[in-house]
Amino acid sequence: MATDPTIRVRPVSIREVARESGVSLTTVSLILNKSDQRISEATRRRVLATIDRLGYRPNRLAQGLQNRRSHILAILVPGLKHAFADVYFGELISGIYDEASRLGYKILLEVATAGFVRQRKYIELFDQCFIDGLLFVGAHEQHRFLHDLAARQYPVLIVNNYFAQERLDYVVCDYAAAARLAARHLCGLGHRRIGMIRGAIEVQTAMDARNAFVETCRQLGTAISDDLVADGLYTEEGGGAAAEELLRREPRLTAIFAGNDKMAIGAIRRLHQLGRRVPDDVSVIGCDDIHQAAFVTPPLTTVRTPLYDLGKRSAQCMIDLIRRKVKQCHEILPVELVTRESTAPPPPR
Amino acid sequence: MATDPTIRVRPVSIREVARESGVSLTTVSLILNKSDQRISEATRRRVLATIDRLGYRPNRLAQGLQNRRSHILAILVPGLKHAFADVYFGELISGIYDEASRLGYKILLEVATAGFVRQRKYIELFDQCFIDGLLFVGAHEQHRFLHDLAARQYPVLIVNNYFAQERLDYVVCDYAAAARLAARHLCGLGHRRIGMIRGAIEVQTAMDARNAFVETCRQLGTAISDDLVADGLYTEEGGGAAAEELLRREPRLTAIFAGNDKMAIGAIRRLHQLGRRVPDDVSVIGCDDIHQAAFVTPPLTTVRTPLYDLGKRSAQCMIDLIRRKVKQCHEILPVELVTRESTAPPPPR
DNA sequence: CTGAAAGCGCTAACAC
DNA sequence: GTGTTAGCGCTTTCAG
Repeated sequence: MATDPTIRVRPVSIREVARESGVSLTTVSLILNKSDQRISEATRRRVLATIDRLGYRPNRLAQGLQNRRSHILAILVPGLKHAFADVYFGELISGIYDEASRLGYKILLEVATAGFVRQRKYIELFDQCFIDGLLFVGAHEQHRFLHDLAARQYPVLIVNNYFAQERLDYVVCDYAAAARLAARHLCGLGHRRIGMIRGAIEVQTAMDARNAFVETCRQLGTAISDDLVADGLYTEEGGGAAAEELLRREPRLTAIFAGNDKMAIGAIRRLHQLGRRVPDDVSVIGCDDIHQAAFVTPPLTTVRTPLYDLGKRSAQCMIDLIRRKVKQCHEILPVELVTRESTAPPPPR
Repeated sequence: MATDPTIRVRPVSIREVARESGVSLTTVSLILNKSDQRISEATRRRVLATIDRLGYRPNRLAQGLQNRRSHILAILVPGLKHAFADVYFGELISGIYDEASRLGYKILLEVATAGFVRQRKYIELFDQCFIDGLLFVGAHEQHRFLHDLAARQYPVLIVNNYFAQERLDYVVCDYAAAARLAARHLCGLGHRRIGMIRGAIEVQTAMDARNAFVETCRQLGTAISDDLVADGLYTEEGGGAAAEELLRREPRLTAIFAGNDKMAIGAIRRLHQLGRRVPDDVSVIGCDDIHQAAFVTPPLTTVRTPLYDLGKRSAQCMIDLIRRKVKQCHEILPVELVTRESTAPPPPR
């Protein structure tokens, strides 16, 4: 008969398993861990049965205290408002979670607020809380504390960005290729007056995309001046403001490439408010292919970055790093064009 | 001089602090915890200084092992694909994170997959991993394992839903009020042929909203048959399909209330594809006021549910529950109408 | 093949 | 006021 479930009972410990199966506590531990040390099949079976019957689960805290490993990974996001409500971060987090979970790791959430950095909480996480690794989603060059961590040899991975100067580990999408796809798509449609809304200047991939976009357009015969590149802050609001600004600088603009879908969606909204039809007057192409991209009006043409898979891959790499199966990790994932209805040939003039 | 930071060094323990400041380990512990036991001001200052100098941080694993408290809360989400990429969950998670963090708790992520339930991982979390509480975001009546947990007196909180039958703790938005606001808004504009896209039938709040909507419309002179209520599965795709179905059943429909903004956005997209203009031909009102709602075309009229604040409140309640400051928690948060451009009077017939 | 014992870092009776 | 000591639950050498 089961114990009364309404009474909060202390979980069964390895000691009880040992007592119940008439062996020492060492034997139980041995069976659970190093099975190389030969335990007689009979004992093993008996102990395993007891474990099953008692519903024993090793206490991770005690294990961690001993092993100095917690099997917990932290996902760090930048100190933005409501960061977890961002689908971009969310896709990455889902990928990381699913893969980490599959490999036996748990996920702890952290936000890189000012206090987090100032009080060196990132060290604390490793030292006192025993996270085994840190995955930084949304990191950029201003996050200098990462060097602190890397210098201490703690496993840290930059998810979907990288630092030009240093050799911190990363997994990233090929944003230069994304920009080239976008440039070829727009130029191929016949656009000659093109603007770009880029992400923040401190994000390396945003700079890569900008450079590749400008360069590819130039090769295809369309010069893009610095005037026609604006910062959209990765947000809908920023994308809208940037679109308006670009149009002010060049009223004859017929196409815009935005560094992510949120900015593209913000741009479309603002263009609509300004009386420009998309794509009839102005084409807009985004980047990422977030789920919503297919449901705005008009549905967004974009470059698909495999965020979920990138998250999974990041988790794999992190765990390989922890287990020292690899010494470093610098990986670049391919992207692809997704054509929908927000791009079209420029209007006849 | 600092130690070479490139060498991964064992974090400083309480023992070293004690040795360095020439006191026993107990004294240090006492200073850090029960300061009631009077330690001379001199010793205290000396020890605190050492702690500061050495950069000592208590090891949470060791503390937890002793106290049987981890200061970690788990957020559980349903086993949907890419659950963390959902802004609805994301807003709640942001709120929970921010408040939990402020109160000294860390956040662990968990997904209620089939395996999670079958293998009773939820028990394991409490037993072996020492989470102090579980916040379930996206729970519904089919999640019967919650009773298991509650029966064991483990702190569990349902975030933004509740179970009609049982008295599990919860914090929830007033979805009945939301539906009444939507009904009054649409009826007030003059609509008489109204459809509803509701969330899943196993979600209590979805049923509350449906009942309140139908009832309020009836009171205002507009009968809504069961025919004009469709399940939109809480997704854009589902919302689109439901909108099409409603229109098939009642081609003269002039307004739709969707149980969340994603379904509303999906409905708008499909209406557009079907050649119905929003709001000229059909008005659409959503629920939640997610950030994107303001950036779709047309901007979405909706009922704002304070998801972020609800997350914060949930974290507070959970922690009060853990600390036994409260015995139970049944809280309902108010909502408000946000009028944008997706609703208008019905077309003249 | 199995067990005794030390110890991971910390807390809290209980002594002095 | 401060220190001694016994665990928390587990892993792992080292004996037998």
